[in-house]
Amino acid sequence: MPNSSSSVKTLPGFVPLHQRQRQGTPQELDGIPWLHLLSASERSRALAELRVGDALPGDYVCRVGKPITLWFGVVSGLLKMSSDDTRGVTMTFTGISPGGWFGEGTALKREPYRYNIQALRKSVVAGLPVDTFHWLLDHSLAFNRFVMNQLNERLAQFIAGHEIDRMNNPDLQVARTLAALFNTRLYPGVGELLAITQQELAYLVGLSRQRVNLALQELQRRGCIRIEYGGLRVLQLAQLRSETFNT
DNA sequence: TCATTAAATTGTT
DNA sequence: AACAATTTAATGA
Repeated sequence: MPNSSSSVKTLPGFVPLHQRQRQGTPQELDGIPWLHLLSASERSRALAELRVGDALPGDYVCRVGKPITLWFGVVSGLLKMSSDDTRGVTMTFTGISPGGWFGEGTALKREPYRYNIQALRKSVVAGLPVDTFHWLLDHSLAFNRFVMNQLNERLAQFIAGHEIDRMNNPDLQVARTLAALFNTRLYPGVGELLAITQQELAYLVGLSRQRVNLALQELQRRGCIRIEYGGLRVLQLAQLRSETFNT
């Protein structure tokens, strides 16, 4: 039974989570990885504070400069994080797929957000108030471990993203972006379908859909991936990272 | 269950 | 950007 949230419309640039929020369904809560790491009492406290909201394509989940109120996570869908250096020129994009949580860095220091988060497709976004976030940090070792992992991944992605921007070979850009995306998946089994359209991938990489299409066909020819309707399968993740495409 | 239609996505120029 | 081809989803008999 699909949830009935069709009547509400939003303008782009809106912050949806504060307005269109609700309790998470059991199915949605099941997709939050760190909930399973908590003790019963910790989990009940977290659940009491946890909120989820729907984000339509184009919606901003958070923007630069907004004060921290929530620690965000993706339950379903796909978000795009554009890290915005104040000087403007250096912009790096990163995709966030289900199971990924972000904003730890700014939530820890209680600073304003440093990036824009935008929904690429209809997504379900969860948010945990910063106070609860800090409470969990103080009480759960497993939670600390999870956050540390997220920080580490984010850092690796940021560095990788910086390099991707400097590459001039589109095939390479697509390959590396795919590898990074697939890495953030919860438990990425090889051969699992990565549900992303070529249009969405194009937005993420910053290329035209046509060029992405060609890049994907090349990657398929090399046996790295298999193209399917509405997504693709990663067959050789290591190859996506290491492929050099000497031309 | 099957056929028809619409919508979404991919492939090509 | 535009168009054709293909796949999926929705609808009704």
